[in-house]
Amino acid sequence: MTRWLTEEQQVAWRGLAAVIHLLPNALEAALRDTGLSYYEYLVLAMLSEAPGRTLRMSELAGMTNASASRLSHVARRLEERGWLRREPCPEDGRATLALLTDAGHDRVVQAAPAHVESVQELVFDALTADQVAELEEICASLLARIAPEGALPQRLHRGTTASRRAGDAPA
Amino acid sequence: MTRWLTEEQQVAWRGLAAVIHLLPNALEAALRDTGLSYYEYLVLAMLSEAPGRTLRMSELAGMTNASASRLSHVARRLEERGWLRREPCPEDGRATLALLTDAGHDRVVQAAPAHVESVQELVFDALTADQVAELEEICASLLARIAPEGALPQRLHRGTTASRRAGDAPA
DNA sequence: GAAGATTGAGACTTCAATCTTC
DNA sequence: GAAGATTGAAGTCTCAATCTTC
Repeated sequence: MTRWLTEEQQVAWRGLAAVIHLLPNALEAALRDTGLSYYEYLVLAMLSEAPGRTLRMSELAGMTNASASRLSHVARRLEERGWLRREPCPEDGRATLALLTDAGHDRVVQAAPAHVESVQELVFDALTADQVAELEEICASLLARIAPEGALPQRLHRGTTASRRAGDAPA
Repeated sequence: MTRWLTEEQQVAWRGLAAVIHLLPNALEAALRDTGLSYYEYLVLAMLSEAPGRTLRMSELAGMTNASASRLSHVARRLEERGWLRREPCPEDGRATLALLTDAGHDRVVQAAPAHVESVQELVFDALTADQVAELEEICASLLARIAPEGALPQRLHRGTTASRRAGDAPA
């Protein structure tokens, strides 16, 4: 009793499938020169926005839609490169705090323009204002089904610490 | 002179970013029980639709938006499991033909319902008919920028060999 | 025992190098 | 030399197991 795709659905699905496959690649490619992967950039960017440039690992994992394991591996690599530090949380001995180092902050600030420009070129330059509004609603509807429960925490690239500093008032 | 994201763009972007990150995971999870990854399923499904259940490796790579290297590795694994065979192309000594075996065909037919149902649940059950139409146009616009050049070959899950057999007239 | 986090093994993808045929 | 394809190495992610603290 499978509900096969209609003609209309089929066209929409193959388009969406191609987008979710190709867009991540294109975003990675745009960050290539900065020496950061998209996920690494995301981690550093979230930290740059956080109060005290610090977040618990579990919070950071939730905000970036990643497993604790994935974040842990990435944090180790970022730590080795000197862009992130980890400390035990004073308030909860089980938790670990991730802190953005100055070098890490410099790195995000440096990488932000290239990333944001790629988002503009790859996504928004291709869409009308109406389409952007539609896309927003569509994504919200989709996420209601697939997001681990209201996990839409990312507030990237407008008014972020990194953005402000890089774009308006370089500290 | 970076074009930072507007408030509206920011909301749309964080939604889209979450979708392109989470949707692939959800699709993989839905296929978990079938013993196929999403990409493996795609490869076998494309072959099941092809005339003679055969395609050149280069064609198959293009249709699945993958590098030659990626496909080659996957083909080796699928071949080891007996679902795919490779033969030299008679017409061009450089090319290799990928053939779907009977066991491979059975596998796609078996996996198709679970996959299609997950697409229905994850995507179309969440959207109105209007939204589906909008999504279709939005994806087409986005792909015009990021697709390697009109690489929209996948015609999946309506009228495919695998689908027909599994849904209507089990062979 | 549950929550927070880390670790190592296994699997997959990318990248560069290589091989053969056109 | 270019096209089609494969290979091995390196990097990353997932999964299961583990450890510590609550």
